Amino acid sequence: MRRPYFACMESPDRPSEIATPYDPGSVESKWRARWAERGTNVADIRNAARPYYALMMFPYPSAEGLHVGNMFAFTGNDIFARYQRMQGLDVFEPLGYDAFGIHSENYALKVGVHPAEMIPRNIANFRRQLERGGLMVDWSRSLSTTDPEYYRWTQWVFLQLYNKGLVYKKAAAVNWCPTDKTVLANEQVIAGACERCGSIVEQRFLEQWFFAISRYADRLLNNLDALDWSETTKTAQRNWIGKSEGAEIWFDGIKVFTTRPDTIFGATYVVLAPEHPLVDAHTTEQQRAAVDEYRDRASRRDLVSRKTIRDKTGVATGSTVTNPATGEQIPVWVSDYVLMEYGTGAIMAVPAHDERDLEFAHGFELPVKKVVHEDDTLVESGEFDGMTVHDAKRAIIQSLSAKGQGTAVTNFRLHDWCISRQRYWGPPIPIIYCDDCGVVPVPEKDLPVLLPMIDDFKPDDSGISPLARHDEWYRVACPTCGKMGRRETDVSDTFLDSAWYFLRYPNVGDNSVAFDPGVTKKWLPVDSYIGGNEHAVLHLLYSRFVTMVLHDIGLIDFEEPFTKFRAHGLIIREGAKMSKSKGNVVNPDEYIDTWGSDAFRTYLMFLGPFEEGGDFRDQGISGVRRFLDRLWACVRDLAPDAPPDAEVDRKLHATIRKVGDDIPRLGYNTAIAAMMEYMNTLRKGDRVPRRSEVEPLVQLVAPFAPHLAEELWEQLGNSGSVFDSTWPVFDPALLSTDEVEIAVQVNGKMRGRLRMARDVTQAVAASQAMNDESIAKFVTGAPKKIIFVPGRLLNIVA
RNA sequence: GCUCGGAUGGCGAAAUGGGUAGACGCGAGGGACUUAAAAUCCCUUUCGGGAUAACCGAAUGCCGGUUCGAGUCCGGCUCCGAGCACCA
Repeated sequence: MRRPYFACMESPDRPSEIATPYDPGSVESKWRARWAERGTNVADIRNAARPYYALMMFPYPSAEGLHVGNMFAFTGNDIFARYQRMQGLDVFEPLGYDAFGIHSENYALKVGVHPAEMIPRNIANFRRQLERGGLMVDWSRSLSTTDPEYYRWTQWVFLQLYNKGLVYKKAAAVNWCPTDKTVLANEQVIAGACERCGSIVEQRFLEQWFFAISRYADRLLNNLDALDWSETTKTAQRNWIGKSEGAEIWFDGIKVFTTRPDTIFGATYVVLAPEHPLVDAHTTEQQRAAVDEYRDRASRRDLVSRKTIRDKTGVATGSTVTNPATGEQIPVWVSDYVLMEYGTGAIMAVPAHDERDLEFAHGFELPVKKVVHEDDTLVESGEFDGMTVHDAKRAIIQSLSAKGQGTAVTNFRLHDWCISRQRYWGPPIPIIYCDDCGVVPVPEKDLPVLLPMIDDFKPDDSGISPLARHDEWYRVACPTCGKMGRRETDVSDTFLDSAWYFLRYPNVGDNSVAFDPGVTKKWLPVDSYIGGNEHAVLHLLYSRFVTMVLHDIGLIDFEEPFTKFRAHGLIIREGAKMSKSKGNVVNPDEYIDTWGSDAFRTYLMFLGPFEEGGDFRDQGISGVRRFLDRLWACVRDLAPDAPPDAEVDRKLHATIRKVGDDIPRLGYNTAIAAMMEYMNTLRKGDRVPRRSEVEPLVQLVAPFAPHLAEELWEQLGNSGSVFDSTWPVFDPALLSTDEVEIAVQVNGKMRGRLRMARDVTQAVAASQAMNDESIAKFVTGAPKKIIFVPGRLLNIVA
């Protein structure tokens, strides 16, 4: 890496003095201290006149420290927030920590430090790094999800949903590692094996708590249309919710779901999922052994390999059912290519018109019957022959439902949200089991249910959550009858922590409520939310769901939490993805030490479009630093003020417009380019800029390089913070010139450029072009047609 | 396999209600300053032909189309990235 230079040239105006070079280290620590001391970044939650909530997704405080990707995202949000402040808004920019979860727990187990000890240390390091980043964060309202004063309200949110009847318990399949004796998340299963010990993962059924998010599927889908969100994010949510319209049809006692009722005449067999409750009833004695063996094998397969290894296996039950359309008897099979968790866990197989069914039919020599023509009309379908697929769907459903054999049904891919974790490092689920009263929610006055400080938080052979091993915590009096009961020993998913945190930020410090109605009305919904597209689905969907429920309960008056959401891109380095194993991770501390926080921030934003990300190339940062050096030198070496230079003034106003257009649409890279261009104009040749030319530039730069801007703003003789100054305004009158350059084409090819009056007519422009030999020589005959775009272009078609 | 992005100089990238392709920055080359070097400042820099000039030609992943005019719109491909994965 190159070292920064330290310019020690003499000022042309003051040859006897040694000019002061820009030293980011001292400027930045000075202003960070000032901001802290003056409370510059603290929002007036109660009295703000024009509240603006600029939120960014909070980080997981890892032991490795802040990732440059975090810095990139936070800086992008910070620039937008600072810009809004300079528009006169009262901006609230909070930041906290998402510190519960399996990540911390596994890491703590690995290094042998208790998470309760490790997390505060990581947070302190994060805070130090974040502060160096010069973010306009209101640190007086930070939070950590691990703080009892926070998770007390996470538990409270659980209870609100519980009371609303949206929480239920059921047995669900989970990945089970027989060696570690623990449940694994899907992402912890790699090619069917446990990522830590390598043993083959199995499937187990365990009692789990669920949130009934699928009841909100339609609303979650429909509301998307009205949201000002990145289109890619909305699409991801739509796909995830996965609405599909079809029918449920009875094949004797078996109910199947299909989106293609029109193909029912081609249904040559029925398939049940191995877990389907009717498998036993439909299995003949001859087939029982084979079916049991198959089901047993399927149950031992882990969820991931079952979903990735796609060889079609299966076994016949030996029985048949009636196809309600044809009246024929068709065989019933069992196969794990049918999933119990989608639809009814049973399908009618139409091998002629479904690839998966076809593959299975080929493997087991089952009949294939074609019922739809290439032109999308039905054949071999009795009275429905000749109908289009579209019409037949409705007609067949109607006919079946008249006979009580089917009904139109809408299915969603979205499944209910499993929030149970058989782990230690999370908020305990506030439920008590009593032999007499059954399941009893912990009364709100008894919250929080504190996570006890225990040393043996490692899962053991029992397969039960570690908390169950601690009798003094586990045994508790029933809140209803007072008899000794037992606590729920599962903790909740971290996605619950983050599904409501935006409601808490403005209320941090108020321990009497989760969120105060007045404060919430003033600040929410969030005006602008910025985060990664990796959370496009789960986090954003869960947050929307929780918000909708709280709205339905009457606790808040809006049902969508984020008015505007923009997904930022990803940073790569020298064309490659950054990873610890490749050793190419950018450490923000290192770059800030060498180049300064302002240069680092500005460079991150200069890499490429914020919403697309960029390629971090070590050499590139010098260009941005040079720009800041020049800005410093401009203020230091100001020429005596004089009337504005017309050319420079015009450029200044064009720059104010460009930067003001670009920042709100997150076009930071082009905003920086425009300021650099202006700088080149300012210093063209040996030009020494004047105060009136430089001062507005200091304001434009402020969101990007806040410390430097504050320092220069002060050096220019201003008292308050540059962020309390008013964003410069451009004069549109200055932006249009009397003369413009008009592109001249012959037959669509560029042949020259002519300077002409802005309002020149087509006739004048054409004759002037024809008088120019270098253009006229390409015009071979009499012009057939002339295209004229006033003020821009002339095209002579010969 | 499906969904969503993307492909422009040596490199990161600009420019999309169709209208001067390559702004800005990096790198490279040259010059000024200096005893010298570094730093700084200035100039050049898409490619090819041509004498380093004038000038001419080509060019936004590939093939075709619409248009006076296409990086931008339409159709068909190729490649790269991300996410989801038997969703009936």
